[in-house]
This record gives sequence, C-alpha cells and structure tokens, in this order.
Amino acid sequence: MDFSKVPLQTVERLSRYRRVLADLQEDGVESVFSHRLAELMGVTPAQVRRDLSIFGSFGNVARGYDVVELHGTIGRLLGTDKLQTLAMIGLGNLGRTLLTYRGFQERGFHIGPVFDRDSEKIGKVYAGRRCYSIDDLETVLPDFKCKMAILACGSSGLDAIVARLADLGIRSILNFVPCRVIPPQGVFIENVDLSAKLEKLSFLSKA
Amino acid sequence: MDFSKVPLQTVERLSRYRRVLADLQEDGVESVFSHRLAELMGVTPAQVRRDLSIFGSFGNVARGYDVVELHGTIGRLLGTDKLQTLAMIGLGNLGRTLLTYRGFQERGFHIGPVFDRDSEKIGKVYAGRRCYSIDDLETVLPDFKCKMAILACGSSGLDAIVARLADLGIRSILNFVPCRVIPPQGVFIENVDLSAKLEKLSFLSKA
DNA sequence: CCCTGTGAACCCCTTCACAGCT
DNA sequence: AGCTGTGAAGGGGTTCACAGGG
Repeated sequence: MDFSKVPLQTVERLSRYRRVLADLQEDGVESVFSHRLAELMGVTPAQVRRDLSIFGSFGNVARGYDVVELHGTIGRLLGTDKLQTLAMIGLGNLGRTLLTYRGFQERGFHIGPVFDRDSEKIGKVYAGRRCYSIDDLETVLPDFKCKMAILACGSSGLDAIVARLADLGIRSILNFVPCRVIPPQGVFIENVDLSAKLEKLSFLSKA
Repeated sequence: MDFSKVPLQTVERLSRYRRVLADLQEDGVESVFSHRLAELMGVTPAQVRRDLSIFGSFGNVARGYDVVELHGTIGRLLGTDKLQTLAMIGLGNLGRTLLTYRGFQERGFHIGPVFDRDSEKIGKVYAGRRCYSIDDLETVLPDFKCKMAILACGSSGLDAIVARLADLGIRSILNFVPCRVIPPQGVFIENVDLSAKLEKLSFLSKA
C-alpha cells in the first residue's frame, strides 16, 4: 500500500463509508453494489469504485461488496479496529465537553491523560481522568503510549507545546485553537475552526 | 461580484486572512505585501494575490495592501461586519458548551433561541437563553430573524427539522450531527464530524 | 528594482465510458 | 443483461512566470 497516492479526500470519505457499512451490517444486509453505497453516501457510483479500488479489489461482479468484510477492511485501514488513547491539552469548557463526548468512544478513541496549566485544576479528576500539570508532560505522557493528541487550550506558547508533544512521539494532532500551528516534521495537524465555518456559511448564504 | 466563480477554498481562507489582518492591525502595521501575508497564512504569495484579486484590486505596487482597509473589506464580504443571530437545535453537552463559546461572540455571531424536545429543559434558561420546545419552532423562530442555525441534537427526525428550518428562512446550517443531511434547495450545510477527523489523522499517522 | 494582477500551465481529484467478467 | 475496475477525459484550484507600473 502506497500511502502517498491516496487522495486526501478519499481518506476523509473512508470514515463515512465505514459508518454507512456499519448501518447496513446492523440491518442484516450481506452485500451491496457501488450504486447503492453511493446513494447512501451522497456521491457517484464511480467515486465509490475509485475510492475502494485504491486499496484493492474488494468487489464481486455478481454480489457487489461484502458488507462485513469491507467494514472490517476499512477499519483496519483507518486503524480504528483497536482502541486508541489520546492525550488532551486544556481543560476549559471545550475540553471538559470532549471528555464526555460519546462519539469518540463509539469510534474507538479514548481520552487518557489531560494537562492544564491552571493549578486549580491540576490533581483533580474530571469525568474519570486526572488532570496533570503541563509541566509534567514529559514524565506522565510516556506511560500512556499516546500517538494522538487534542489541543483545546489557549493560544499562548502553543508552538512550544506542539514541539514537546512531537518529541514525545505524538504523530497527529486535532487542534481546536484558532491560530496557525506549523506542524513539526512528521506530525499531522487537523484544525477545527468553528467560527471560520460560520463565516464561510455567512458568505455563501449571501449569494 | 459573481459568487459562482469564487473557489470554495478561497472562501475558507477569507476568515483566516481576516484574523491575520486583525493581528497586524493590532500591532499597528499599516500595510503588508503579499509575501508577508502569505508567510503569516502558510500559503504561497501567488495564492494570496489570486484570492484577493477575485474580489477586486486592493493592492498597491509601492505599499502592498492596506491592512485596515482590507480587513474591513473582507469583513463585509463575509458578512461579519454586523452581528448575526443564530438559532440552535439541541441542548445536550455540546449545545450548552457552544452557548458559552467565546469564539462565536468575538466573530460577530450570537446564539439566540435554543430548541430541544426534552420537557425537562423547555422553559429553563441556559447561559441567558431560554429553551423552547422544538414544537414551537414556527411560532418562536420568526421573532429572531435568524438566517443561520446550529444542529447539535440527536439524529432522529433530522431531515424533518432541516425542512422546517428551511421553510422558516434559514439559509445555512452548521451541523454537528454525524449523519448525512440532504440540504434543501438554497440551503448550505457545513458538517463538523470530529470522529471523522480523528480517523483521518489515525490513517495519516500510519503512513 | 520589486511590487501587483493575471493568462497559461500544471496538478489533483472526479467523472466518463468501456473492457472484462459472470 | 449488469456488475467491477480502470484508462482517459474533464474540471476546479494552485502555481508559474511575466506584463505593467511606480
């Protein structure tokens, strides 16, 4: 598998395929044609076949795609077939909400250690997770074997924190802080900027 | 201005330009060249010039772009130069967090009426906003003159709610519910799927 | 010189259309 | 017949490279 020639947009669709397949599986559907899968996804059948063909030939001319098998395959591709533990930086409003967000658990993600700089929070337990001082990142984080982290903190000193996370083996980051963070070598960053989305909608609805 | 030939990705960058320009303005910078703006944005100078040239000729060969003027222009383009009131459906964990999210206020967005179907919540006040029954959407929503809405509810009956919102004049929707919603004619929907983002990161960090 | 604005080239992704198979 | 997988064409967005101008 050559990761370099997988379109980014295909990757983004993979999780939606998996969700659709999970629903089909629950309904007892054994196999599905690209046409039907496309309909459920809101894309073209050609798109479905192209996306899947990048990773191999999973389809059968007579029966289409095996639902259970394809669901499992995509799970393995995404790496969500086993539980992954995430670290989180920042325990404000947003951070505390994410701790109890069911969607993560359902998809095999679990927030483990959380870090903050506020001494009021350090040492306390939130939704079953102990809050550590950001100063103790280097001593605490390695125990949890996290490969991913969530940034839900303030913007000051963010680059330094990201650099430390990278040094500790964090490979990818979900960033809720609305400011540009330059990814260290080998680290992927996905930004979530809710205000930007609203501004986009505001622009589009003036058309 | 022909909206149809504005690349979607350019629209998404507009809010980032505005943020960068706001920072420059705060620092007392009067004008800026595409090269510097590109650096702050993390894009190429050609991209900056292309993006801005779509909306007009704002640059000056000798001095570059006027910071204050461009900041204002982009604000008007995005429609964030005046306060906009949003409606919100769903007052769970996420909904309550969004009510107190500072980022929205800072960018000129204000959540007005909130709706839920849980009779425990209806009539109560959360962060200064009264919670209405979703059954009263048609009688309550028109008073607020909302053009945008946020979906932070469960997935059941979502299409029906979206149709009702569209009938009441909602033009665009920020959707946190992880399921496909088919946009009614003339309505824009932006989906926020946090688990999908994590799955994407999970895939990428295996490369 | 070194800037902006922009036609043209380029690249990535999507869609078409069909060969190959059942 | 109707499906999958895939070369080839098409389209949207980015980058190149340069004309035009202070």
